[in-house]
Amino acid sequence: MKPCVSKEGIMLDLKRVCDNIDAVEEALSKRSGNFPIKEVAELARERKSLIVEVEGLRANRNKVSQEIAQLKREKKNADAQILEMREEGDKIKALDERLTAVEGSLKDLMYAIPNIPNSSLPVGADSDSNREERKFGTPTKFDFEPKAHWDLGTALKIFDWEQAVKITGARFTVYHGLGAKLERAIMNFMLDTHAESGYEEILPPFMVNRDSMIGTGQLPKFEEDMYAIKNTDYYLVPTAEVPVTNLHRGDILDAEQLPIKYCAYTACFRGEAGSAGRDTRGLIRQHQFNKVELVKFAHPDHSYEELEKLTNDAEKILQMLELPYRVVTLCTGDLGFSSAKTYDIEVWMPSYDRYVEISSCSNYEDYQARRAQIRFKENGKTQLVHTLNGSGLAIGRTTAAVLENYQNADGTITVPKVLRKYMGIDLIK
RNA sequence: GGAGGAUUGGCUGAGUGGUUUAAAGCGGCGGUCUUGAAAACCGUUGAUGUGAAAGCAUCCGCAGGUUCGAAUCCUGUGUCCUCCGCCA
Repeated sequence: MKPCVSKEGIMLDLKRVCDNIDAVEEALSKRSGNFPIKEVAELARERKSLIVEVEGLRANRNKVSQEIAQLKREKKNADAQILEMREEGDKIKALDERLTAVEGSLKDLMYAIPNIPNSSLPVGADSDSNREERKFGTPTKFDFEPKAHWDLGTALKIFDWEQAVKITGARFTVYHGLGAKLERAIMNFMLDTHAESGYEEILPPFMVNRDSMIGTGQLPKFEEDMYAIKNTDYYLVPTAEVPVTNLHRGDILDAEQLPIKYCAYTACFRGEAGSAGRDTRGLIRQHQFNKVELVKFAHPDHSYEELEKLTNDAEKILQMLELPYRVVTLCTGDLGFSSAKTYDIEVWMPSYDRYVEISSCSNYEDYQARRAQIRFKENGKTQLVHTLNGSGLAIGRTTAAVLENYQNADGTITVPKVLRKYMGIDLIK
């Protein structure tokens, strides 16, 4: 039996879009790009009328089928009814096909519409309009000419990019010795710290199926940035957000369980399409990098408090590492596709002579939850959860920041206090 | 990778074409009784779409197909179990 109504989530709430076309258009106009709101409303109308028509026919068919069954039991002739239903069946089939087509188009359009930005965001076209919220520490001062982490790392023989090119290609890194150990130390430090803050540690698969990628919004829109595994339905994860958020895809949770807090390490794989020529040196922009991610499932009434807490939990890592950073609120034009509000945490990077993004903490509100059908039940009522996530933090960039901010005049690196128990030494030389 | 078996509601589990509009039990929720609780008894018990509502429609792993009518028949596919092979 063909399902008459698509069960898969769409991005925005269809009713909300149709009932408030102007308001939704107005809110989305602050993002860059144009979105087919009016077309969506038009298709939604057609969908409804088709549903009403086909369901009426179905109800009649069910009724007549019962009559046929009754006649058959009484050994009476039902040829007239069967003939009538044969025609009605063809009608239903034709309407079903149209409905499937309309819902397919509708879904395609909805997948192309991003989340509505929270009204508290600064309005602007690009990162110049982002709003600085707070700063920690001050840019590191040196009484010598500081080196970039790629030069420090090469001299210390802890990174080897030539080997990486040989065995794989550009934008990969081979870590050696204390470099590998430093990366691992930072990872463990982050996971241990988040576990103490109440996040359950998850170690998920690094490959996920297509449904998961659609659930969190990577597909179908950003296919070219993702690595697909040949001859399978699997993709390399671009972030732990994908497997961890999808842990609860299709679930109906209890309100008492919320908020659910997870932290997870994964390697992250990104095509970085369109980034040719940018950040080509060092650890900043790689096709594979390590990251610890924080993920929350929250009650809609509390998701913005949870966003503040999640951001603070990510900041805590930089505070403990004593690395200077600042927090900015992304403006409407710089906001990610699925997000309603995002704080970027930017660490001071001497080689760039500016702050560089090291974490992105977002509240998706019910946008991912609708696509992935993640709900909770409260007082007998079922509603969508809010999903949040943030890097806590990008490990490679943290390694780079530690090297650059903790470098000494002789090219050695002082190990940050909190990492010494993980490294077993206090100086990398 | 090969062979065989399984897949039904929160759980167990009946159901092989038409009062199954999914039996029964367990669990959950509400009530009776009780000083309170337990037991017993009675009632209730999911999701999605559509509609002002009543209601109607859809959902028996998923996707197609056959039929007037499909949990039930056919095809493909996912997952689990058993055995064989391979493997860290």
